[in-house]
Amino acid sequence: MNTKVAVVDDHQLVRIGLVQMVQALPGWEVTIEAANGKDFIDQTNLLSPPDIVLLDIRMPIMDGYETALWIRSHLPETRVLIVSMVSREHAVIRMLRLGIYGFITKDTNTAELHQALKRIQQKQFHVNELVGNRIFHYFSDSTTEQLPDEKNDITDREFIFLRKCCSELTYRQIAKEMHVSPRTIDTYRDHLFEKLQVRTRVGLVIYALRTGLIEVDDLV
Amino acid sequence: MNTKVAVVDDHQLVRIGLVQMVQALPGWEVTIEAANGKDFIDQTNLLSPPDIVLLDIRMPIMDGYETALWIRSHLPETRVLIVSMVSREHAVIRMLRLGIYGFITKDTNTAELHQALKRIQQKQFHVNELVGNRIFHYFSDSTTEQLPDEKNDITDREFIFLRKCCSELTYRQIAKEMHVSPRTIDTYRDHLFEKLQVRTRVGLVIYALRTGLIEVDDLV
DNA sequence: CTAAATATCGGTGTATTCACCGTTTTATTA
DNA sequence: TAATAAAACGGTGAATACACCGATATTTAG
Repeated sequence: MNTKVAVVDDHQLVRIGLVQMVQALPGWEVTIEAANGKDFIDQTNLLSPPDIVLLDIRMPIMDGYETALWIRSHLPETRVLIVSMVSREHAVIRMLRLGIYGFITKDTNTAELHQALKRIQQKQFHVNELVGNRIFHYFSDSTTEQLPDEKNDITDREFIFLRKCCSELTYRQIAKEMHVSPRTIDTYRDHLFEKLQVRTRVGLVIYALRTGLIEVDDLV
Repeated sequence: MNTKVAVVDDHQLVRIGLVQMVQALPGWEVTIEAANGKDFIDQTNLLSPPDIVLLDIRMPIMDGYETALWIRSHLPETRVLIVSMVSREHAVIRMLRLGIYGFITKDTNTAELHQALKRIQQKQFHVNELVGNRIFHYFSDSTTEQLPDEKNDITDREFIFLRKCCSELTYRQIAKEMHVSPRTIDTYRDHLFEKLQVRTRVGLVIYALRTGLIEVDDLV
């Protein structure tokens, strides 16, 4: 019997792509195509639910968060693989807390999708490499149910500094605002470069924006 | 003879979707599938170029802006239809200035894509309704070639440079990518500082993000 | 209590960025 | 055709940013 997959995404373009990719895998079939969570629920037969749901996060009417919650409580055997545009850690972590099995971004390819599907079928987790193993370890390790809160390794002072980096202030001016010596600022910066794996101040800005630590509308 | 279409997008998922949608239209065929601008150029036979190029904006190596410029100068008969995630006005206006024929977002569907393709084939323009007719009027109305907003004095080269600033590339590396001397890059930067009233590279990044010239999800 | 992490500060040197001063060529436009 | 804008390039020097080498005191966690 084929493994049954549901594709839930409001973009027809993405749905078509995902369906094609899944059908290309022998032994797998797409049984449900839905544009949002409500649409998915309406189409789902509780007696023969899909084995795996490919789920978008941002959808109208009923988004990925709600849908994942519904699946967890109504279809305990069904596993969720998030297929999302955003690779922001915040979004990923929130989803992982909802008991989903994997996360891949929409810039995936057939090979990766197949690998993810097979791993999830075997009750293994899968995350896009972009997301990073560091975050995911907190979840695959069943002893720690604690959330990492990805800002954890960023200290309070570093965090304040990081936000101030998203401006036209020079490091010297930031030092003044934070009431420390410019040398201390250098340390903050060096540590953040190391922790966030970036090499320049623009890299810091990009990190802060991508992870949602700062919003575009916050920018001065 | 079939109308030839090229699909240029770094997302395999989207490529598959677009190819399926195009092939579903009788009399149309996809002759080129490319992951970015350079890939597209490599595959393009100048003697029988595609009639229409479905082009993504955000791509690695050679993005949509650069690719559209190249097409305009090398394939005058080829028309470009942007298929993009972003729908912010600035990005659209910028693209329309590059001589592209239409703009649809990735939340399109088969019907709309078909309509857009047919209209462009008849040398009509097409923009996603989300984008709004208001913007587009500036272009379809041949009497007012002027751009409405104050940012229209950013030149094409400066614009490409501005986008590359939103990365960890040094100016020297940007110079290399744009095939100009580092000194030319200095000029781009100095002009943008003056035009956009900023003083640092982070200022450029902030400007680009606030105005929607670049999206957070575009950030590398 | 010991080890690790945090917060603070210093020196030295190089790379990069920024602020001025310019020029020439080409393409477009009035 | 003359004027204008765009695109390319050059030198100099100062300011800033980044990459290494350190240190000490305090707090936190195993």
